[in-house]
This record gives sequence, structure tokens and C-alpha cells, in this order.
Amino acid sequence: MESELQVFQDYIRRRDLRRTRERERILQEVFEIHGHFDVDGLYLQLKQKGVKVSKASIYRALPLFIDCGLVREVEFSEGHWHYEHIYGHSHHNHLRCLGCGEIQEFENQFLNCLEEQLAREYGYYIQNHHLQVQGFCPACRQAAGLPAASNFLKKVDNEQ
Amino acid sequence: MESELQVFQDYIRRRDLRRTRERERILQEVFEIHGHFDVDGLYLQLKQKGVKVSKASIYRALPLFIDCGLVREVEFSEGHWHYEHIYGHSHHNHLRCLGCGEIQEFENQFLNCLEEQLAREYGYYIQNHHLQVQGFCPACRQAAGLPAASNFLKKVDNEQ
DNA sequence: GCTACTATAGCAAATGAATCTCATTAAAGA
DNA sequence: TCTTTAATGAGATTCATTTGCTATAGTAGC
Repeated sequence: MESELQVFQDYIRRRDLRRTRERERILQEVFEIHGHFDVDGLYLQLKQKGVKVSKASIYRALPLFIDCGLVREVEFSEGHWHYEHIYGHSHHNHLRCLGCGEIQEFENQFLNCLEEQLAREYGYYIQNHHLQVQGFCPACRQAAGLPAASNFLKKVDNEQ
Repeated sequence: MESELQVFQDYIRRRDLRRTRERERILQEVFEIHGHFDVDGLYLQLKQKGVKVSKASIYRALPLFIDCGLVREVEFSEGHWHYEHIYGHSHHNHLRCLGCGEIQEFENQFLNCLEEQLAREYGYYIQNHHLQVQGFCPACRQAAGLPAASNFLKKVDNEQ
């Protein structure tokens, strides 16, 4: 498989953009981060390593990484976007605790079938999906006195 | 089924808050909107009808509506949140066209099973989920010269 | 290498959604 | 009605993100 750098360089060539140290250094850093990141964290991490890049450059580079499929927006929370690199990773979804904010990642092959089903049913060409499930992790669930199950059954009862 | 107003009033009582004309007027307006809305649109719509409510009040009211299950955040796009009322509606998910921005709503009962599965597997108490599938609608797909299928198979081939 | 062309970086200023401040208003219970 | 205090409205503030401008540096042609 090509490296993320090659993917990016191909994209740059295709789009008639220019290769710059800054963009490639930002990309390298993004791929050194294990897990989610936000612009501020990325900026500080580069700063700590003595890399001089402005935030504006990060803001301008991220849409390019997203456009060529190397990065994606994970979620908007705390007033700003969180991202992750995706190249070479299998697609995963997020289970988020409303209590402590912990994020569990999970995979589910059904969602790929769902994509196919939607493609057939609506005639869409499906590109990707975002699934975020929210609830309470075991610790927060107990602290809040909630039962172990989801509120699925309750919901069905209430439905109209 | 109770009306949304009753649900809200029960919530207000339970939380020891106060009933106000503004909050109930905003709620009424939210339930008159068919489909998605954002704060600005809601504000202008009220203004056009001659209802004097400040944006601050809207921003303060929405978290209450969300907390009592009447409204939910649909998606963050164009730099701000979009909402929809949900009370009395079955839960639906969104299929969004990356070309024209059209949003198709769809339901899928499997997602409820998925919630149960996650509850068992991770010990979470599941509260809700957000699923957004992105792709190209038939018209935009043809305009872009894309095939009819999803990129599911392609993805599997590329995986690592 | 040198030159011309122009995309990009960096900085600072602007933008805009969301939040906060505070004086004023108005629920709700006594 | 009176008292208490939560809620409103208007404007100021915050802060993530975008933009304008100038200097810099890729890139292609010579």
C-alpha cells in the first residue's frame, strides 16, 4: 500500500497544488497521533517539537487531507472539531459516554451492508458514514443509578 | 400521547424551572417547522410573525428541549448546529448528498438491535445514536460520472 | 542556475456562533 | 398583594475559524 505521503503527493499533483514543507510536516504529525486530535492539540504538539507552523496553515491543510481521504472529522464537541487519520485503518464507529466523555471505538460489518442496502434503495453512491452512539459507560451508569440495558424497549413503548 | 407542551411542562415542573411565554412560544414554533432548522432560521421565523424573542432565549431554550427529549441536534454543518423536533416521530437517520446537500431520511430497525448488542458488549446504557451516511444522490452521481454502487467493495480491497 | 509566475505561509484582523453580564421583568408561592 | 428569584433582552465577550495582505518559496521554462 502507498504511504499516506504518497497519497497526498498524488493528490497535490492531480489538483495542481504545490508541495510544501509545512503541509507535509503537518501530515506527518497527524499520522504520528494515535487517536483523535483537534487543531489546537496538533498545533501545540508541533510547537513542542520546535516545528514552526501557523494555525492558519493547519486550518488550510486539514480540508486537503480530508479531501484526499487521509483524515476525517470525527465529531464536533466542546465548540470545535475533532479529527482522526483514517488511511490504512478499518472504518470504526464511536460509542461515547455522556458522563465522562470516554470514547469507545467499535466496528460492525453490518453497517457496510446497510450502505449497500441504501445504495440499492435510494440510488445513492455511498461514500462513508458517521455513527455515534451515546450513552453511559459502566462506571457512570452505576453512578447515575441507571439499569444495564439500553432504553430501546422504553422507546418502542412510547412510540406514538 | 401527551402533547409536546405537556411533556415540556412536566419537565419544567420536575426540574423546578418556570413556565414562560417565551419558552413555550419557541417550542410551539419548533413544532411548526417541518424538517430541520437552525437558531438563525428559527429566530427570523419568529421575528417575521411579530414574536419578540431574543436569540439568547432561543440558545437557552434549546438545551432544555433537548434534555426533555423533544428536540435533537441533527448535524453540525455550515459552521453551526441544525436541529429537529423528534417527539412523536419514530427515530430516523440521514442520508446526505455531498453534491446538492439534499437530505433523505430513512429508518432501520437494525440500529435498535445494534444498540442492544453494544449495551451487552460494553456494559453501556445506550441513550441514542446519530447516523449520517454521505454520498451522492442519483442526479449528482450521474453528473459526477460515478457508478451506481457504494464504494464498499473498493474499501474492503484497499483495507490495509 | 536564473527568472517569472503565482500558490502558499504567516500574521493580524475579521467573522460569526455561542455564551455571558447585568439591569429589568415577571413567574410562583406566601 | 408582596416577596423572592429565575428568566429575559440587549449588548458585550469569547473563541474557533476564516480571510486579507504581503513576503516567501515552489515550479516551470529558459
